Amino acid sequence: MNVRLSELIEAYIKELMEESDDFVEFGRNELAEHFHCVPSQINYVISTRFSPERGYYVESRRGGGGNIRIKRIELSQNDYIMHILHSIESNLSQNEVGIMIQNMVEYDIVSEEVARLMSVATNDKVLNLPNDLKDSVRTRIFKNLLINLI
Amino acid sequence: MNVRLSELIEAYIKELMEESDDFVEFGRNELAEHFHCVPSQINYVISTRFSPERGYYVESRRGGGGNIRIKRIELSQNDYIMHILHSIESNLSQNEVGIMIQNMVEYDIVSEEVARLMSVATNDKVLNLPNDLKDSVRTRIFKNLLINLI
DNA sequence: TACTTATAAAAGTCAAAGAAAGTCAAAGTA
DNA sequence: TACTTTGACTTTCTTTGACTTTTATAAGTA
Repeated sequence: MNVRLSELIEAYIKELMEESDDFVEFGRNELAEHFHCVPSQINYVISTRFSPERGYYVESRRGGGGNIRIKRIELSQNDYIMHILHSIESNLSQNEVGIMIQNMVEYDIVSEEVARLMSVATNDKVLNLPNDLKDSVRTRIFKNLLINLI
Repeated sequence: MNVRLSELIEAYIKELMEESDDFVEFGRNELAEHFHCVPSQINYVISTRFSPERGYYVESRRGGGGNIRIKRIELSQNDYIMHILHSIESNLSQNEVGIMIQNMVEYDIVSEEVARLMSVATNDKVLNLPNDLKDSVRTRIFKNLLINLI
């Protein structure tokens, strides 16, 4: 596959959210239908892209008329950074850090330049460490960079 | 073999880069397919020809839709940075990196903010690595940050 | 009517399969 | 000897689907 479906779905949800005051509500099945994918794909996107540590609040209801609601938590720049810092409980992959940095750019927490430097300093190829060290070193660097931003 | 395949691949990537503003993005498998070689040949070319010393920054993603991205900085237009890059012949201590960063601030190559970020990302305490790894990781991070300053 | 039960319509979970790129060392070549 | 090519094996991220849980509503019963 050429383009990642997950990213299309992520972008779509963010677009909807922009249009309606940082809040979006949808049926999981409808959205899956719209993208011609299985419903659990939506869960994957939510858990990798719209988790609390990324600054979102998610709730849902099952059963007839059930749906999923995502609300972006509105925080000042410093609070946003503090929120991320507090919510990091385990080590992060390059991808996870990348998604967080991308969000920070989108929400004007950091400049493009700072974002670029942060992703360089947390990049797998750059670190080039054995697997048992990679994620922990990356996470330490990332956290310290965040602290530095406050 | 008469002509080294590695050189053909190198030339091809550079050609693509010329055409598109010093940036290329491709699938490793596609490129390998194009040259009828094994995918790991691409890694060999990248690691031997597209290093920071030569002015390149490389990043990649695995998994579905994964790819490799290479960007280049114009050597001649960034004299000072290339000068620093070339002057690094062995691994650097925190102190040595610190001095270089300070010089860059004095010469107005980087802002205070960026300088601070660079020091955090190359700091001993932050990296918290065994001695045999510390300096090499620091140096890789520093070099790659340099490439990305522009 | 009030309460219980069945049915169907959601969303959630989790692990397997798939799709990429990375690593490393052996073999080949100049 | 130094550089290049190859390929088996690993790691990372995404997609899929079978199975589970929850909830609203309709149907049945006292």
